[in-house]
Amino acid sequence: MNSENGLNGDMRILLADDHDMVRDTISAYLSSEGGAQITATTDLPRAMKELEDNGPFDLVLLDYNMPGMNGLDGLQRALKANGGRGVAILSGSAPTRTAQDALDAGAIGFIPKTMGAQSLLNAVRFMSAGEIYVPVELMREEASAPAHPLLAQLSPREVEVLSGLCRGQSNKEIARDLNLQEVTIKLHVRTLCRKLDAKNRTQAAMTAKEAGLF
Amino acid sequence: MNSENGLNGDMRILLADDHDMVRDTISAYLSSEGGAQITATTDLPRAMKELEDNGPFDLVLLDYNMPGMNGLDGLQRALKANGGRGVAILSGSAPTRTAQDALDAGAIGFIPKTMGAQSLLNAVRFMSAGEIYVPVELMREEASAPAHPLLAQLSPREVEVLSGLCRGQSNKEIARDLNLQEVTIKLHVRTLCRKLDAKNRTQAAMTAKEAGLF
DNA sequence: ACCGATCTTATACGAAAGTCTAGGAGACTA
DNA sequence: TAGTCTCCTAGACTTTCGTATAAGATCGGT
Repeated sequence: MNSENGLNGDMRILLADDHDMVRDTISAYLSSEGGAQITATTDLPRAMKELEDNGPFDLVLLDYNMPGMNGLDGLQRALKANGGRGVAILSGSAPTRTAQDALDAGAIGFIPKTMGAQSLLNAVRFMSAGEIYVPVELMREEASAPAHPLLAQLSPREVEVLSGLCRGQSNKEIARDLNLQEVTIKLHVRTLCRKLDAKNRTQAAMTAKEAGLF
Repeated sequence: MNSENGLNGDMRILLADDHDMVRDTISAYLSSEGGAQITATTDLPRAMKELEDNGPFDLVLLDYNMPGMNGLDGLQRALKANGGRGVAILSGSAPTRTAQDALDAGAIGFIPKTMGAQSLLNAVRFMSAGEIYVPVELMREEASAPAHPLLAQLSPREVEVLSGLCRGQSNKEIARDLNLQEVTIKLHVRTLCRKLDAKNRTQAAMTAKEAGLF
């Protein structure tokens, strides 16, 4: 209820999202209802510049799908640039795994865009105060409904190979990238097709794509 | 600036979107800044019920990806139920083609979620007054930007073959389904790969998938 | 020390994919 | 009526994929 605990008012927040609508509405809501001071940018490079020029923010919100982000790479950079204060990930489609990865990478929170405005405000207050925030639905999902039980039972190598499949690489190319022999890749592709219930590499790649793995 | 022209105040708007954040922020903005009276629902069935119970709205906003919508089917139903008044489509990813289809199907507008909040308000005012609204970027995109003009320049056969690719079918299977020879399918796959800038069938299928074609 | 799981490599072969050249049917100019 | 264009079809050929079988290496756990 007061400014000295950082939970209300005087929150300095940096928001980066390439969707104008999302950016405008979130910043409007957070500033009017939450009394926060919002700086909004459209991509990671501009966000990084803001971080350099205008010092650390109480909280940085980064869209996961956004120019310059590529994966959690942008998160790492923003974390370094924000001097120990929190950086959270915004995501439209919310795969549980990505959330977990983001937290592992040091994110202070993971906000799916399916979250209500009021909940968002609460989450932002939490995170501005240094608390880690993840919506409970995501955590429940982890335990109960494995969004795609498939992924869980893939070995690390298989995931790497599957990644190659989704990029349309040939067995030879994948082998080169992973420093393996082509035959080995064939083996992995075969087991992947079994596990993903696919007839061939293309179907496996499509399944992975639909599961939102890549 | 007054209520009798329907451009300000007293706008009765029905908003249906399964994303809580989108729903909350849009309705908050439209009601506070635009002075509109918003009714918000989470899916098509509830929106239909609102239309039946609380008569026609000045404008109905429907999320394109939403429980009960399946494609433009929900649009048709909402149009019938709203007694001649406008129904517009909201969409997160905005493929130009979908916008065109929506307008052909009788939508009074097409709103990509990449639109800014102020633009949204203006668009809503337009549409509430009975004017058709489509963001200019979409119309320009039709002519210039290669977002995915790809599909447009595929022959009917090529689209059929691409569909098979996305289901992981072999050339032989596709040929059987289309009553063609396997060699012919190979030719189509080759030209498809050229047009989609893909190295092989898998990459072509992934590209099509990402474009949301299947 | 044993077992089982995972990852690795090898050889070999049939099936499918991908590339080439070449020709035919239809449509739209002129 | 020839010209040209796009779409479709065909046969022959090379490369890649998919499968089977076998076997060595590493690691963690009973």
